[in-house]
Amino acid sequence: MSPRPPNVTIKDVARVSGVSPMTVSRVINHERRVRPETRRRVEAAIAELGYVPSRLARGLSGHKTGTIALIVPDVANPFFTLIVRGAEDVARRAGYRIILCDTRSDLTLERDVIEEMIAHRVEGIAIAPVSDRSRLHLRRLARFGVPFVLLDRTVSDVDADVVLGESAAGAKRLVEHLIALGHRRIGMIVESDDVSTARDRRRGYEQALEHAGIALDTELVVLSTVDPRGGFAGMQQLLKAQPRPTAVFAVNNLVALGAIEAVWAEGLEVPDDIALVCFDDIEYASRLYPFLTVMVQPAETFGTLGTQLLLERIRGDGHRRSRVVVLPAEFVVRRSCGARA
Amino acid sequence: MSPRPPNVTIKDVARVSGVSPMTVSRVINHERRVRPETRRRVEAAIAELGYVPSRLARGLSGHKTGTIALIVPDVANPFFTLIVRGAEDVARRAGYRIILCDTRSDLTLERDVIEEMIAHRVEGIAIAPVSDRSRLHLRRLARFGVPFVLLDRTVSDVDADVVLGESAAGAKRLVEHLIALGHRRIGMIVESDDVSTARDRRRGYEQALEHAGIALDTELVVLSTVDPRGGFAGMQQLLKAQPRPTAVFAVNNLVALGAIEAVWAEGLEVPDDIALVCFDDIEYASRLYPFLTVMVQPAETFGTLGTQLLLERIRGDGHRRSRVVVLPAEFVVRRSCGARA
DNA sequence: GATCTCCGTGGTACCGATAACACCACAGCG
DNA sequence: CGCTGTGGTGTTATCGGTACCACGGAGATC
Repeated sequence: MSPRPPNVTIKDVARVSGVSPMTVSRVINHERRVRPETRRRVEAAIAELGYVPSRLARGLSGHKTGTIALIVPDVANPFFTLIVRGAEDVARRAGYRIILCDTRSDLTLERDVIEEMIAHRVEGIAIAPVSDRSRLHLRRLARFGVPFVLLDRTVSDVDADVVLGESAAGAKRLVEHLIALGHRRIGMIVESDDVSTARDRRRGYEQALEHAGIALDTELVVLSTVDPRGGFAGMQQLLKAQPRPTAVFAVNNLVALGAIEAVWAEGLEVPDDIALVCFDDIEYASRLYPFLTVMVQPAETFGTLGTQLLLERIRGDGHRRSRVVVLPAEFVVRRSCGARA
Repeated sequence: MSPRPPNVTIKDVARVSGVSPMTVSRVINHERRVRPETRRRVEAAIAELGYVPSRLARGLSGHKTGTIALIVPDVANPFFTLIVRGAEDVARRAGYRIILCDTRSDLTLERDVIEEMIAHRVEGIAIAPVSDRSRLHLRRLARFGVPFVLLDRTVSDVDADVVLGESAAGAKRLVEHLIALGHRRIGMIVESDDVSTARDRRRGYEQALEHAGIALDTELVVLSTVDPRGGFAGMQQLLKAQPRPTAVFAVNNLVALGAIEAVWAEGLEVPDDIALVCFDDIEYASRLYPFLTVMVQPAETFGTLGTQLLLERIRGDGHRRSRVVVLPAEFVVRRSCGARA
């Protein structure tokens, strides 16, 4: 009933069980070299005192904190949410805990949290970086010898394991589909080129147009932030183009959502007036209402696989060349593209 | 370019700047009692060496780790996802970091992660507990003097700050709405009674029926897990009841999703054959397709407010009586209930 | 002029564990 | 019988900081 029980330490356990702290340490670390009888006495003392070894202290002396950081631009984006779940799961099974950081796509915030994670002495970092400009922070990690993996996005001139989706090929596929449906004026809503996925998807878009002999109209490529608000503004802008595009490729699901709202706000309809395709499914929405034609990425796998790669690095399979894993995306035709499916 | 730069410590900084470690400590903690000139020298050395103080060491001596744990049953449930985002935000602004744990609604896992969090010496825990049977773990926290707050769910006989929704009143409201639409046979899909929200919502359901003079038919209350799969099975069972219910109240959005799929699987329609209402919105789904009639809870606020309460406790505004905060829910009528809106 | 006070700084112990080494007892071996 | 090996245990130093106390000197107070 004491309000703040003074922490019971390894020494207390040692005293009660009549051995040295070192022996207690051996017991809690499951080392062999302990007489069964001694082990029993120590375990009894541990139970009696309710002793829980401090990871802090262990971390200090052993340089193993048992924590890794997971840094994402927006937890509430369903794509990243699933990454979080996958990463947490793999980390836990491996005896690691996750420190979660949401950068809100803010480069400054990202710099700060990375600094914080260095201070926390996390053993590694899995990060979906804000953009190529994350390069500086990541370099800093390298200097500190903190292993890290990149999720979903590469960063130019940064050497690390990375788990990617098929951005270019996927985008090409989506746009080819629109072209096959007869569209010629196809817009794209995309974020700034210093995000690798944006860059790659844009490239896929351009390739598809080129292969079809459609001239690129820069008026039809608009930049936005990667959220419904950005999608809304982006679509508003596209709708002003002359002549209006008949189809639009949104860089991801949240952008698509905003884009649809903008279409509605003009009194128009998807797909009748504007066909729409995008990356990333919204699982719970699609179950209820299978509407968006999308490239579905295996989001959770980005998290599980990325974390596995990270753990390997941490375990010191160290200086191998860095790996690039590309996860296949699945093309799912639904109604938003206007196909008769 | 050294692969693992030997950690630079406070002593290195001290040596380079020609002062004692203690003085360096004062500088990094922004204590007043340092001559400006000295401070500058130390800061120069810090910059030159790229020194980042170890939170581990600080935690060990100062008993402040700067971390709090956030424990939820399922990160990918949009309700909890938003809680996570809210908590992370408030924690970060207060200089704390979040260790995220997903218990998958597994009591044993919950026990383990709580034990882990004690070992990590987190300064506090915000937890959406699995059920009343979480009581034992929580008691253990209390014994260790680790402050904690409960999110979304109370636990009987556990004393702590808690942030709740209007489960009973909200449920009553939803069911009254169904009754007002003329329904008399109203089913409910709910999880086990040892989860406080389930208990409360069930109570609200029963009250609404009673006030309307409708006899409770226990055949119409089915238990399930809180996910689409459970909702699917639950609805399947309800559809077998004789006579079939004409309306169903699902305990939350994920259950509702599964329930709808079960209705479709029978070749029936929502709301024509079965009207449906539930708790918790799915933001991204509702924007695209406003279908579910729900009680919308301010999910993110559960996280922000809960974390604020926790931080207050940590700061030692300690022995005040524990607080119960009830967050209002908003009733949103859409199509799934069959109202002409 | 003596005492008090506060400033700026250093010395030492300690937070709670582990690594590295030392030590003792006893077994096996030539 | 002396030597090596190894099982079981303790000692000491250390991980990287901070709390606490001490100390010299400048200015204030009486």
